[in-house]
Amino acid sequence: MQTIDREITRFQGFLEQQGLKLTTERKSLVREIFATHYHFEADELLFKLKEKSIKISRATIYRTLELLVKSGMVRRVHLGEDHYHYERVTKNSHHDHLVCTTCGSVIEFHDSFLEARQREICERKKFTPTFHNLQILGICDACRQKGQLPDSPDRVQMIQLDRNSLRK
Amino acid sequence: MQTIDREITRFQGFLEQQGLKLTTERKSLVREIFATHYHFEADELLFKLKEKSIKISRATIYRTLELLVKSGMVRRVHLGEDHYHYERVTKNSHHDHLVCTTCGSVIEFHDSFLEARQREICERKKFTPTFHNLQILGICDACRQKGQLPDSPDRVQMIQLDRNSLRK
DNA sequence: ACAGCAATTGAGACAGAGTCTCAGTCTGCT
DNA sequence: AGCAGACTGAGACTCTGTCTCAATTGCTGT
Repeated sequence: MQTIDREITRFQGFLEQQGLKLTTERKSLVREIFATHYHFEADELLFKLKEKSIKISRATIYRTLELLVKSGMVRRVHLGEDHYHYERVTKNSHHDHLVCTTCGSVIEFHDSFLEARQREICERKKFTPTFHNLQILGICDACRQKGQLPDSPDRVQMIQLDRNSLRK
Repeated sequence: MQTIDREITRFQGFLEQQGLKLTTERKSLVREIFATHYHFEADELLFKLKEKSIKISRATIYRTLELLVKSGMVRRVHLGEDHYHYERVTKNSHHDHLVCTTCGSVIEFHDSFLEARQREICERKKFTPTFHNLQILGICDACRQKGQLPDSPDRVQMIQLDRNSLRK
């Protein structure tokens, strides 16, 4: 609980610094995000808050998410779907994702070896990196044991397409 | 030129195998893609073809792109924007991307060291990888020399947001 | 050449995520 | 109290992508 208050204070600090205000709506949203969700989607927040009878419009959610991203407390990521996902940023929390194309589950990992190698590559290309985004798509252990065959690399994207149409 | 014909033949092979037909529209699209574009967006193709007075509908473009992805000749990637990008797949062409958040330019690279390390990580997590997607966002050499300051890691996403609004 | 038939096409409706506008509200300040 | 600027919700709007459906194309066998 006090963790959440700390996050709210942190956000308030950012807002004040920008001459902005910490409103009830913004507070509710930060509370919702930092209480339970690790990865989430904008729509999901809208739904969860409506469930709790907290009134907040879609526009405000998007506006506040933008502020949270600007403040560095939240990150916007792609997880292989056709819309954004967001995730909380906590200290030293940088990580990448393994995304199961069968069940959709997400495994996080961090590897300083990978990070270091990426820095080397950037140096060689005279590129100044600021952020990166790595998803590895495949089949998780549970799904493989249930008999999912690993698909050939060229065909994963087909699955992605199929999953997209399944969502309807 | 003959390279393009080879690609068309390749696509035709895939289509026949699936009991599908190589139509005029599909041929035009493959020609457009393999003639000039390396990374491209669906809308861009629509525009370019209209410019050349080649009539082809949006639906057909998306349908054909789906087939090209299924055939393994084209790959669908995220480059840090809110819609898909596509890229041609040529033999052994797997690579990742450095994306400049200032000018939007894309540098490709391939590093077998990174690839190997990723395989190790997957093994450790009992994850069967099939495909991955890595973008490193930052500032390219040209932009840095023009005086662009490298932004602090936490702020890149803000730039992404700003670029999105610029598109209007 | 022609009938039959499945694949294909374009137009336009539709869907979902995200953005923008605008009028009304809130808040802090003098 | 009055002002100014930040904030909000409702809903219109945009954009990418998908779907439907009637009309068309192009094989295939005769």
